Amino acid sequence: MKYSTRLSDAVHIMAFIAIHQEYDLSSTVIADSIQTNPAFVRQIMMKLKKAGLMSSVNGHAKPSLAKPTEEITLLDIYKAVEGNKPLLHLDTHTNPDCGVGVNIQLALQDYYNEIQKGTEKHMSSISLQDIIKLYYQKSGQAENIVKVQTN
Amino acid sequence: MKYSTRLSDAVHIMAFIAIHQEYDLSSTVIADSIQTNPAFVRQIMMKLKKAGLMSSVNGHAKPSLAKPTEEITLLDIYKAVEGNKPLLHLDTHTNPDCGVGVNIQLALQDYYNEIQKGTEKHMSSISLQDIIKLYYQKSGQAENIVKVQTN
DNA sequence: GTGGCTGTTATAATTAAATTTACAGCAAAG
DNA sequence: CTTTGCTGTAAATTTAATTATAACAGCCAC
Repeated sequence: MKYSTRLSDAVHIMAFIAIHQEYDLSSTVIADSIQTNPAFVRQIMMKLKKAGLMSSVNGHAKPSLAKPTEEITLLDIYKAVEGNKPLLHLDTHTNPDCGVGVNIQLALQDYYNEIQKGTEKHMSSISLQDIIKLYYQKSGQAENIVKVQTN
Repeated sequence: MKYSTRLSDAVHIMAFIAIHQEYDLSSTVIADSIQTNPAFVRQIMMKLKKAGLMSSVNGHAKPSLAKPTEEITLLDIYKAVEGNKPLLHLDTHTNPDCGVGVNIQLALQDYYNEIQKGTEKHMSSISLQDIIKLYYQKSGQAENIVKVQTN
C-alpha cells in the first residue's frame, strides 16, 4: 500500500490552525497548503474533532483547537488518526498446524507491544507547542511572533 | 498498501533455522510454516544473508545462522529486511509555495528522527535468543530443550 | 546425468491508503 | 427567506507498497 501520512497531515492541520487563528480557515485553504483535496482534510479534521482535539461548527469556516498547544501531544494526534494501528505488524497468516509458527509470532507480539509502549511514551512527551516552536526556528522567524500568534 | 510483515517473517525464518538446525531446511519447508511460498522465503533469506546474519550454499538445503542467537538483535533483522524505511512517514507532497507546509514537515522530521532512534535502540536490546527463549515459554516446553537445540 | 535445491528476475494479485465525486444540512449575508 | 459557501459524510476510484506466483539458470549430491 501507500505509506500512511495521516499523522503528518494531522499535525500539519493542527499547526496550521494554531498559527492562523485569525483567518478564515476553510478545508479548501488548508488542503491547498497540504496539496491534497478538501474532503480528505475534512475527514482528518473529523477524527481530530471526535478525539476532542479541535472543534468546528457545521457550515462555519472557523475551526479551532480544543486545548492549548502545550496540552496536545503527538500521541494524542496519532491515536486520533491512526487509532490502535501498531507500528510493527505481526504475520497473522502463519500455518496454524505449525507450533513454531504460531508461538514465534506470540513471542514476537510481546516484544512488539513493549516497543509500541516505548514509542507511545516518547510521542506523549512531544507537544504540538514543541513542534510549532521548532517550526518557527526552521522558518527563521522571531520567537515573540509565536507568542502573539498562538494566544 | 499492505502492511509489511517482512520483519516478523524474517524473525520467523531465523528462529526456525535456530530451532531446527538438525533437519534439512529447504525454502519449501520454511514457507510451509509461514504459510507463504518458497520464492518469498528465499527473497528474505537473501537479504538476511547479504546482511551477514545467515549463510547458505546454492543448491544445498542447509541454511545456518552466521552468529550465535545472542549476538543477533531485532534491529539487525529489521535493517536487513527493511533497510532505512522509517516507522513514521512525513508527507513530502505538501505545497512548496506554502512556507508553513514545508517547515512544519521539517520540524516534524526532527521529532520523527528522534523517535526512530529511540525505537531502534530498543530493538537493538532484544536478541533473537530472547525471542526464542520466550517462544519456548509460550509453547510450554522445558528450558533445557532450548539449550540442546540451539547449540 | 538426474532430481532437487538455491539464487534471481519479472509479473500479477492483493490490500491499505489517498483521491475524487457527490450531496444533505448548516450558517451568515444579502 | 433565498443564495452562497461551508461542513459533515459516504461511496467509488486511483495509487502505491507489499505479497504471491511463475519461470529459469546454475549448483550440489547422489
